[in-house]
Amino acid sequence: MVSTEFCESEVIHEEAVAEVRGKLSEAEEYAELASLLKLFGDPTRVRLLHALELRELCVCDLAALLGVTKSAVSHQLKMLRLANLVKPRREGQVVYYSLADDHVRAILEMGFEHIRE
Amino acid sequence: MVSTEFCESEVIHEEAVAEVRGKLSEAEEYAELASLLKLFGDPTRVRLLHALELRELCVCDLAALLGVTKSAVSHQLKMLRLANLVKPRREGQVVYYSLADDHVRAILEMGFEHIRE
DNA sequence: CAGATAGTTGAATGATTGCTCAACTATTTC
DNA sequence: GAAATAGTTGAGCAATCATTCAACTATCTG
Repeated sequence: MVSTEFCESEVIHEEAVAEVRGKLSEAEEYAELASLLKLFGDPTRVRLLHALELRELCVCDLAALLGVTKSAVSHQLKMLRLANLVKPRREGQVVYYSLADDHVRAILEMGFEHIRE
Repeated sequence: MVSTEFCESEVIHEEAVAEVRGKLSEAEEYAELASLLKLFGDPTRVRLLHALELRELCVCDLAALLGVTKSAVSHQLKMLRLANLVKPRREGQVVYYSLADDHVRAILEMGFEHIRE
């Protein structure tokens, strides 16, 4: 007996669905993955990340570089920080940000490769 | 003379900003990159992509697998198709989808690695 | 050609999102 | 301690987004 709730017919390829279902992760993990990758889906954030890939920079410099307010930059950096994509380093009044690990580089690189094809 | 439009003070590290500005791509390319990577920022789409990473599947099977309507799946597949992330193959009434290239695999892999740390 | 099924599409809607503004904290300097 | 500057934060708002619904196309079968 196959579900007809979301598909008007029976599932067409029952064995294929069963095979893939057994290999998929839990829905919760995809939610977490999507929350992470969503952060790469905004022009301001990818510019921030790409800039930080080149060099450690402070909030004020990032704002000037991107042509947006410090507030906007700070809001975005907070999201990136909570996702462990960037890390802050305070020096007096100035907070410097840099990439937290190399996954950012790899993801941006794959993205660039794809759109340049 | 340094812009004070977006930063209350002068830019703090003028040389750093100049250096990075010279290496950044054009704003347009970041917009395109963000549009692409945005597609990885939805739980339904990452589940679709991960399923297709495992095996070619038709719309009806994908709907059953994810527990959503064929309409929802079709809408998402259209976005993924327009971004050249998946490709369709029609066989009679049935349309099979598969990954268009290996960038999807790489991006999902980096994402999984990051959240599993 | 008629009926059935797979898939697509456009409009509508409720939810999410990114920015702005204003107020706030933190640190340095005088 | 007061003033100045770097940065953060929460509320509010306009824009974007993911789903649903209903109507549609395409293909196969009798």
